[in-house]
Amino acid sequence: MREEEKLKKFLKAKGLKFTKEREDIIREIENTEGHFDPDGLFIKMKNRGSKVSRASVYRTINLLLESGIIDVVENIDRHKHYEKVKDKTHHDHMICIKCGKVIEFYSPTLEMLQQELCEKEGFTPTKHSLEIYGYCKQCYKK
Amino acid sequence: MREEEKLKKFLKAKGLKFTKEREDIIREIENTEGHFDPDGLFIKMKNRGSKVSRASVYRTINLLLESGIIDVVENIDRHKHYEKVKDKTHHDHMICIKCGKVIEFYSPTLEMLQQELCEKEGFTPTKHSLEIYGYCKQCYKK
DNA sequence: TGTTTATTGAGATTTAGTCTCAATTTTAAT
DNA sequence: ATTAAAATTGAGACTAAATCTCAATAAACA
Ligand SMILES: [Mn+2]
Ligand SMILES: [Mn+2]
Ligand SMILES: [Zn+2]
Ligand SMILES: [Zn+2]
Repeated sequence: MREEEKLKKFLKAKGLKFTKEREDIIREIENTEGHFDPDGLFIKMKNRGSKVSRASVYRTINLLLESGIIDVVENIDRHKHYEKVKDKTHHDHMICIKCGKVIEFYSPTLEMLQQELCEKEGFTPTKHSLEIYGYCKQCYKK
Repeated sequence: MREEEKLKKFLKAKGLKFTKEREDIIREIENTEGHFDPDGLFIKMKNRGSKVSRASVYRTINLLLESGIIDVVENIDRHKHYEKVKDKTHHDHMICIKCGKVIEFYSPTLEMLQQELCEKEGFTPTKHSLEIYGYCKQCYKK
């Protein structure tokens, strides 16, 4: 299902409205590859002529987050970065502290191991975030 | 080695000075158990009569971070929380999204697995942060 | 179509964190 | 102990992300 459909469904279930602005924003996000941040999204939309407000961008991003359509990736500088959850399987990140490059990876073994560790603690996980910081191949050479 | 000694060493190596204020702050942190945030620390010190400034608290926390004496734990609300690295081995966190309880855990298998995954990507890790969100035993029952 | 209720934008507000700069303190060398 | 050089301090200004306010507007649905 497209993100737009998911959002409509989510809004309806909560008695909220699918507005022109929310449509505009979800479509922009659908056309965005990789990671993004709210203000960057807002600027991009503004530049291509959208009249949507910064407040609405922030508000809509919070709805998308709540509905599981997007997810927080990391905190850079002092603001959050997001990515679409999409049909992507869940994955984690390696982040180069030199050039900022992000490597996405997924390991079933790692996921299973986490599940086991949670069981041992009587903890019921709903989601997790693993970020490994270090140097990518290129940056390590130098 | 005590945190204060580590800080002195770190400062000396960088040609920086061990001031009364830094001493005051590192001692407050030495006497703090668990997680803490800069402003909370500042208020606590102020209340017990310290004349240290908010700016110095933030500045010193950045030095402690750089020297590896403390580490970022998580972002709550919109500000960072830290903890002492101390003689504790490295560990990760399970965080209850209901009551806020934090379970610390360490798994050598998990650490090793991460190392392997990094090698596969040609990535040289320096540190990582794994946070598992979900419900603790008590909160899950309800 | 009309009524209800949620949403919008503009700008104010909040807040974590950083920056500025003159005055002060530390440090190491005399 | 004096001194000079360099780092640090505190007060408050500043920055920037994110949220809030509220009157005007638009969506939803009968
Ligand atoms: Mn990603
Ligand atoms: Mn901890
Ligand atoms: Zn790199
Ligand atoms: Zn709990």
